[in-house]
Amino acid sequence: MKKRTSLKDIAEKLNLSKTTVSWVLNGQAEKKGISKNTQEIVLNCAKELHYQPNLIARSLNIGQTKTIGLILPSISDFFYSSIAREIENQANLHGYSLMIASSESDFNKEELVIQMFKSKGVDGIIIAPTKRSKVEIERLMLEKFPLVTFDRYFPELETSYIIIDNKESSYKLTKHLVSRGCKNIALITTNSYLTTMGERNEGYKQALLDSGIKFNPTLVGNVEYEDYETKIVKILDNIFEKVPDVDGFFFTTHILALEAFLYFNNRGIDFNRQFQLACIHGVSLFKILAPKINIARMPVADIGKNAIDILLGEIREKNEQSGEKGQYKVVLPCTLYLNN
Amino acid sequence: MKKRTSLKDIAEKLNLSKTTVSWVLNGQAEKKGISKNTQEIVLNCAKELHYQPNLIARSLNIGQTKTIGLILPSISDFFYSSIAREIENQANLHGYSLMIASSESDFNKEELVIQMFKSKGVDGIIIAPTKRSKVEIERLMLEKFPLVTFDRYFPELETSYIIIDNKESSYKLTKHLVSRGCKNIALITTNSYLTTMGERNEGYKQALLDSGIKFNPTLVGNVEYEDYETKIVKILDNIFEKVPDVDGFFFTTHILALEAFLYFNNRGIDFNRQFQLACIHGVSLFKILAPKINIARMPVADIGKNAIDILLGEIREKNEQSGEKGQYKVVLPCTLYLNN
DNA sequence: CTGAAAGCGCTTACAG
DNA sequence: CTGAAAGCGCTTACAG
Repeated sequence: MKKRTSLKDIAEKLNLSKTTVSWVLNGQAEKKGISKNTQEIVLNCAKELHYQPNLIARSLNIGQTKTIGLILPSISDFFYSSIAREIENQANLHGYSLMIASSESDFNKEELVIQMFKSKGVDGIIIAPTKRSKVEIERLMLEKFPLVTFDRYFPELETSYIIIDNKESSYKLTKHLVSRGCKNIALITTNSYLTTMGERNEGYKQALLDSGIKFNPTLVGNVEYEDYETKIVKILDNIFEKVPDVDGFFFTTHILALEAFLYFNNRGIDFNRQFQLACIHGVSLFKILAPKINIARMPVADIGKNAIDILLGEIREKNEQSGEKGQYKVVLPCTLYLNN
Repeated sequence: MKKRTSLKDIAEKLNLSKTTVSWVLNGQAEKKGISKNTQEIVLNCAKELHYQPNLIARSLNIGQTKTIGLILPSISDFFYSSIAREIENQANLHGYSLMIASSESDFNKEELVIQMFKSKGVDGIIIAPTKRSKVEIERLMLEKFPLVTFDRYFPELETSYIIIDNKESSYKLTKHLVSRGCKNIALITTNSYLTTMGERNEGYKQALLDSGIKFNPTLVGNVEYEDYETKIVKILDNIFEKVPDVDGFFFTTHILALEAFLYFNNRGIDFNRQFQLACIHGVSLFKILAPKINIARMPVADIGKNAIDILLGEIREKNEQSGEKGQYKVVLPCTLYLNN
């Protein structure tokens, strides 16, 4: 097995020092005043031997890996994989690679992943955190480790974060359903302990309040994350039983909407005709499944771009050891698509 | 800024050598006969100082990163993100983390990613390759770099790979459409230069041949990858114009099917009633969109598990420098879901 | 039962 | 214009 060619190999072959070779290969040749001739020789030799630097060694030396860690609840969720894509693109533009891990909304796994990423030397972490993972997150804060959360955040912690205007979008969607004549709007939501979801629920309530409609707890279906496919069935059954004249549905995630559509379909319910619908975020298939659904579309590209920009900013700050670490809070607006 | 605690810190604090501390912390204490007492002291101190090993340093030393690189055409494609999820889970079980990159089906980007992953020291690469990326792949082969391709493969190269029974599944699906009475089955496919797709196309042709139906090139719609949303419209328009009595559609990917459904929908075509449908792979929404579509479901979990098992096998082989590198070829069957 | 020392492949202050 | 040498934080043969 032929070993990879190293700086040393090139240096020995050329009777130069590793220093010189390193400088040339890192574009410091001019600054260090290496002769044109030497530069050329080194470059040629490197190409010839197909030199690829060992970035591990460099990382150990400079304390940076040019890698960032991305932690998502689940990479196979369409929203998160879209975000991942944006973040990857943006990271690439700045010369960074991505380590990805799914927390499966399990805070034990999340803590393990954070530790692993740190051990493996990522320069920063972007995370859509699970509720309880505060221990490791707080430690990251203490260490001033570059970190940005998105989609979710901890009001009590001073991490940078990027979220959407949850309450406002929910408010507007609900208001719109009311304006379309709805009196009994069901709220289908999940993980209400997340501030993100709490805010969406509040928007719904506030809209009802402002419209003079009494909030009816029976119309709230809180679908727990695990095994939601079966849970939502019971929840919807219950709503139809207790409030037969339900006339609208507000879904706080597209996953819930899709699952509900399956339910309606199985029950033979012509949901597009019978109900006004609204949802936070949407997928292109809604055009077929529910052409008249009202959507607050999340700014996926913006979320990704902001996440990287802020994280790289924090990394820069840290390297310049400017002492204080800033906190960047970004609230991005959703784009509303309202029908009629 | 407090520096992370290192082996040296612990050693100095305890008046022990780095050697001893390292052995204890790596579970080699018994083998090396470290006294129980020393073990305890070290472990406690490590916990107290919240020691987290610098895996970069270890990697540089042992030449392994316990990280594998995953290269996908696009992480936001549901099929690939599902695979990514399986691979991540399997990798985690074996103590590996994942670096992920999207090639965007661009072989230049793919080559860059491969080089980057190698430079960053991944122990092996799992890739769904783009047609032309053979240069770097061949180099990986030459270097006996642990590598497995999935979904696609290169017949001329001796890489390990995992594919599905493309021809057979396509054959059976097409045959089924024929048995349901179809005479004019359109084939909607993409990237036909990929062996994967070539095989699917062949299965279709073979089924027609065996059924005594003449192959009609006009019924073949080859949707190129870039900008497929608009291209498929033209292609479908063309088919309807030239072969108005088209009575069946075989889609070689679920993406194409979904896009076609959008088209049908926009044109007001009641496709579920008018046509027999078949598709390689499916998504749960098909239950609503096209309840009677015939599916050959890809074994996502199996693909992921096999990919990791084979890759880890190759990594092991390489470390044991057993000289020869085996080639593992796995062809997994799809599960057919046929209606009526 | 424990330690001194070399080495993994780079970078970089220092010296000339 | 170029080089010798230390160091990043680990692991591990070797020695005792």
